[in-house]
Amino acid sequence: MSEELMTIREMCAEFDVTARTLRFYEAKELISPLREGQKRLFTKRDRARLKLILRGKRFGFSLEEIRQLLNMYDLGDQQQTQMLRTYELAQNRLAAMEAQAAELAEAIQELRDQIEWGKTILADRNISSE
Amino acid sequence: MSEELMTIREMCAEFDVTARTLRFYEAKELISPLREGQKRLFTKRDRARLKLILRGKRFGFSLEEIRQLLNMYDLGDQQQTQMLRTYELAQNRLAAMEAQAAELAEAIQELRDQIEWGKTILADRNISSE
DNA sequence: GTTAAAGCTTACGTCAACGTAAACTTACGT
DNA sequence: ACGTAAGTTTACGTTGACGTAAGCTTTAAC
Repeated sequence: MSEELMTIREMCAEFDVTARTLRFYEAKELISPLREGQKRLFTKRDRARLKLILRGKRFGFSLEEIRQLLNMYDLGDQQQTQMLRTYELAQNRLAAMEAQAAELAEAIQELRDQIEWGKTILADRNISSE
Repeated sequence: MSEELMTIREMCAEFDVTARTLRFYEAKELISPLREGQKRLFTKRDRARLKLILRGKRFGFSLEEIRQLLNMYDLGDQQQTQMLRTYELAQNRLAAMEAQAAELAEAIQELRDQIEWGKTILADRNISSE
């Protein structure tokens, strides 16, 4: 592990993904490792992006959606027009995520109630069987 | 709309899904409409379950996962063994959902910061261009 | 010098969750 | 009587996100 650049195997170990997955993400332009001849060398930037990709996936975003989110993280070196567009996109995405979070919270509460109800029934049965 | 039983078209309209989807869910044993000859008639129970199915999908659960969650909602008429198993399943699912909610909250905060940062840059540019 | 490990490309396979088309069968309105 | 609208089954097609296998090169180790 040369601190800065990592081989594909090292990446696989660190992030628990297959080499196929990394090549696939490169083909989809989600990451862009350097080349030493044929071989891929993954930079710090690639690792940061991969982290975000995997998190995005856990949230149920498609790779295409994630690609757009990733662009949003590249704000620094953009033109103003592009920034405004990106900013707008971020707003929408944020609203969607907040909505999802709210709904998720609600469902969690319902599930909690359901479990509590199950508990009650179990308790009743235990009492009545003594 | 006979209040109690609904045709497939009525279901499609009410839940904004296709007939194919409803038949597909029946094949997967997520819903089980009555039959009047060949034709399906959807009950209140089917509608309640479909609601949960669609919500589950929004959370990114697979249909198989949703099927298990649905069984959880059928606690009432189960044996104790089955209930314990189901209860356990509910606990796991709840933990997973809470973890997801936490992670989501974190991501939302990061996104918010990112947007704030973008705003700052925009503001700076506006000032420096005057 | 050659074998093994790690890498590469190309390309077909797979699985979930439906879409879509074909070829019927009632049920209803005129 | 007849079209047409709503329903059905059967079955092949599609998209996203990779898995998997074949065949070739490069580097490290013995």
